[in-house]
Amino acid sequence: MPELPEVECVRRSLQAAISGGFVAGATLLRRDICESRDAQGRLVRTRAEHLLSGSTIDRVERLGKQLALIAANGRVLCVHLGMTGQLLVRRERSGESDVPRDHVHARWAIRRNGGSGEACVIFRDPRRFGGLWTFESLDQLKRSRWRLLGPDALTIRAEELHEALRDRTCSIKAALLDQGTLAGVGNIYADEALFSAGISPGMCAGRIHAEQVTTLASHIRETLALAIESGGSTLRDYRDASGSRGTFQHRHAVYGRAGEPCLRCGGALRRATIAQRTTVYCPACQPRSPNR
DNA sequence: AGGATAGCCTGCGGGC
DNA sequence: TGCCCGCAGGCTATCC
Repeated sequence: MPELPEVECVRRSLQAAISGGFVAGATLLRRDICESRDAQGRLVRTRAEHLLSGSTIDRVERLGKQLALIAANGRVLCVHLGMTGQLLVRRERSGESDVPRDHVHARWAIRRNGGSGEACVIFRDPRRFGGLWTFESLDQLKRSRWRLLGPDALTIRAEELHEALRDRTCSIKAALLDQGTLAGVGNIYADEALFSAGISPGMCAGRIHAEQVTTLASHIRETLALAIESGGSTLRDYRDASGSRGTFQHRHAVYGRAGEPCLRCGGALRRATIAQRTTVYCPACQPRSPNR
């Protein structure tokens, strides 16, 4: 469920907590959630230094729903949270009872300020749709894994979206969920942005008029930015690195509101399955053929 | 080649 | 109360 806004909130809270920190140790508790490659791209057994042990954390970057922890020595750890993944930071020897102990797959000890404050970062993911990928450099990540992603949805420009949708024969909802088209949008924000833009989720992606694509691009950016401001959407599992919940779920116009009145016209919101995903929309405000 | 589909995995809520 | 089933969904592999 973490989509772009939630991942961005994790990025910010994680960066604030660990940038400049020295990774004193790293432990992988489940080997099958992590993939490591050498400089030639060959699969190798993950060692502690792949997980940045012995490195200093420089910064945390994001593309779409994926994070990259970047070390000062150039090494990179890519983290995907999948459906239920969490990166949680807690201070050592503080009451840590609020941090679940089950489904923890990796753990890091971080020292900041010359050893005065030690923090613990954990990666937990009950459903294990997420994972870790290690790289020798940011360039290697960008040339391999991130090459498969489209432009980041938070800053998507109208021309980029138009280019990505041109000639596509699938529905606009399917296209928005395709990370190779646009990186960062999942089921929640696809429905929210399409409602906001007044576009039917079942519309053929390649047949949307240019000015509607422009409208959609701006509504995608706006919806995601608003969600980030609200700390993301917490339906059940999502927390940022400091353990905080988001509040954007209270502002969903359509997601999870099937059968309830449309906030714009008052008609009943409809539920359908589009692109194998539960989709909620307003048939009146999101007409199949645009009113004009 | 692009689009549709199955499967991965766990937790929870509804129904009986 | 307890069990079972369906559903949630990002992404990859596989098929069409």
